[in-house]
Amino acid sequence: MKTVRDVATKAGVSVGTVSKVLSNNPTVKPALRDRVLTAVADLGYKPNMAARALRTNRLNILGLVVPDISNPFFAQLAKNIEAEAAQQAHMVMLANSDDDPDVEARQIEGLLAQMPKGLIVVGSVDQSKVSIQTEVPIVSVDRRYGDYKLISADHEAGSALVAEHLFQLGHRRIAYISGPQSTEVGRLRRKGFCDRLQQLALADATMKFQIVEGHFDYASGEDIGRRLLSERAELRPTAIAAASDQQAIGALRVARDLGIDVPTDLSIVGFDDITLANLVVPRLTSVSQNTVEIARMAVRTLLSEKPMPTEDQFVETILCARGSSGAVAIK
Amino acid sequence: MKTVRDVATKAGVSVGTVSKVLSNNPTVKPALRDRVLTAVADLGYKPNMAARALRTNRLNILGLVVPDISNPFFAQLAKNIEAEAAQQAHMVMLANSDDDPDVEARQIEGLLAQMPKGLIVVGSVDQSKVSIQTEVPIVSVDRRYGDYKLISADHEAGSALVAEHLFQLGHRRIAYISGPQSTEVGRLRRKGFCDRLQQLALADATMKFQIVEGHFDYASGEDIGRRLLSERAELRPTAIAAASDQQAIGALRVARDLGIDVPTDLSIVGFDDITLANLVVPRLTSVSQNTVEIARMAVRTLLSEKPMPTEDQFVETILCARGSSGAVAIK
DNA sequence: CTGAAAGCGCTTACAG
DNA sequence: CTGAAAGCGCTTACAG
Repeated sequence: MKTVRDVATKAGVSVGTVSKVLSNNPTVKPALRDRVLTAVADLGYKPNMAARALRTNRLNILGLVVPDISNPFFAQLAKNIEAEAAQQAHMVMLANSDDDPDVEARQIEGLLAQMPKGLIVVGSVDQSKVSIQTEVPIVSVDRRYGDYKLISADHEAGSALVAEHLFQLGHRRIAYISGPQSTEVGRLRRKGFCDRLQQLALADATMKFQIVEGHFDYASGEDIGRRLLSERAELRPTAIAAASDQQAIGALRVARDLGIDVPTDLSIVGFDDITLANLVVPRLTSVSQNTVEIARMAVRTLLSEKPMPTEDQFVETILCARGSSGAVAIK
Repeated sequence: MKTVRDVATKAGVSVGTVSKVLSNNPTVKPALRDRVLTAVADLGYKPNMAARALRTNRLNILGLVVPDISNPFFAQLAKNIEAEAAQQAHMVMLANSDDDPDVEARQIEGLLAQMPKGLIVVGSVDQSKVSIQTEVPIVSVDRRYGDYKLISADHEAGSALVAEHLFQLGHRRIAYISGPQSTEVGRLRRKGFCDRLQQLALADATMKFQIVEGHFDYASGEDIGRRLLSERAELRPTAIAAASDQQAIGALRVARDLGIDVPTDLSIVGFDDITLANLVVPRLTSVSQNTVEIARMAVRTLLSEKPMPTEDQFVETILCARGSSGAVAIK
């Protein structure tokens, strides 16, 4: 392995000068600079990151902790974070917390020991407790970790988009399948939907609206969907909005089982825009989180010279209208 | 940050002794050892990885390069690799090659600069060229990278299991939708299926077998499935085996469109056991890769003291028989 | 504008 | 069995 010494010898300068050239220190004369750069290229010199880290107390590394990388949403996030970090010449260390706060704490310690420039944490549980103490900058993404500032999709505004979408399609009997109200995401999505719908429907006496709380999974969507759709056609909802795509897809199946045509007799809308949303028949209308933008914000926040933000940051969502939602049937 | 010096002072020993205790060097007397350990605990001392790396030329890090972490299979693999590495007190640096050999080369350089103990590479393209030179041990996983030894599922044996499964269910008119024969995986899966079927059917004059080459995606499965199933019931295949779950699911859809009942009138089998395989109706019979074992092998191979293996290693696959395959209808 | 030197925190022969 | 010392490759005041 080549070192700064080798480069210095070859270029006929001191190691200090080589170091200055490498760090783009402008006090080096162009002539010398070129000589050094040539030597670097000739020798195929690669700086030793460990030595650099030992001096500077920081490696060109970002740590990322997610509950489970095999969850497609977190995988998508990880991919975009890695891409953004790579653009800024940083590598990403990945750790899974397995949804366990203890594992999470250990993983964070392990990451911190590598002296990263910053840490991105998707909280393992709602607002996990934090025991670590560090000056390494940390941001929470998607789910808050401790008291660290959060960067996430604007769940509330996204759900409001769904409410508008359904209202504008003429639906007046609407059901909302919420997520667990013990989770921040579950609460925010529900609030966004309800608030907006209430605003819109204030003057409309024909409006019928019901909420059923569930889990975020397929089974929950099937259960609740079956209950909602077992009523007579004149009474049951003409539209179901769900807090997750899984729930929505569960409801979609039940509708098919019951012979209720989507979207003619029933509109269904999900949230998250998972890959599957685009593969079911009919394709599912859903709200897409802009993971590219979330990732970019997180990386830039950590790598910028500016002080850490003092407020949470929310990224706009996009409503992807597809085949599963349509205008209410005219009677 | 505490250093070995602090620990040494507190324990009343030299830094060398502290270092020896930390590296479990058995030449330290138990009494001293305990004093050092106590001091470590009291001070909350954490070794500086960069300093250690500078001396030993190796960090407790494993590098992982995948084409695309948002591909569920690679995400699963990454998760298991991270878990196994964590067990051995190593962190994982993740990089995406984006299926581009140039990006791949750059990512590998970046990873190597961090002085990892080893590199796990899922090749970006079939047998990508290698320009890098390093003594860091490298293994290919799933798709070969350069000439490095491969650890992967036994695609051939897995496909043979499918052939047996269908034959034993009594199928004698069988179609195989292959993957691109330009890819190693495509070739191996096809070979495994054909060879085994030929063995089984040698004595059976009623056997009718056809192969159609396609891509690994849904569209390909739909296209080819439609062609295969457009014949009269007495002539068309009673079973379709596909080289991927996507193809199989595409065929499943076509069968539903054509009013052909699965599995009564047609059996369909996929490969890979993706999450979706368990979500379609009926659930898809498929071959599951043991990513836990693949991950374990890869990590252990890199971290073991033993010299790198000189042969490729294949991990057994499992046939998951589900609703989409059944005994051939008795006429 | 350039160079010589100190030192980051650790490990490892080596001497005792 | 333990300690003193050298040195890994780099960066950064400091002197010139």
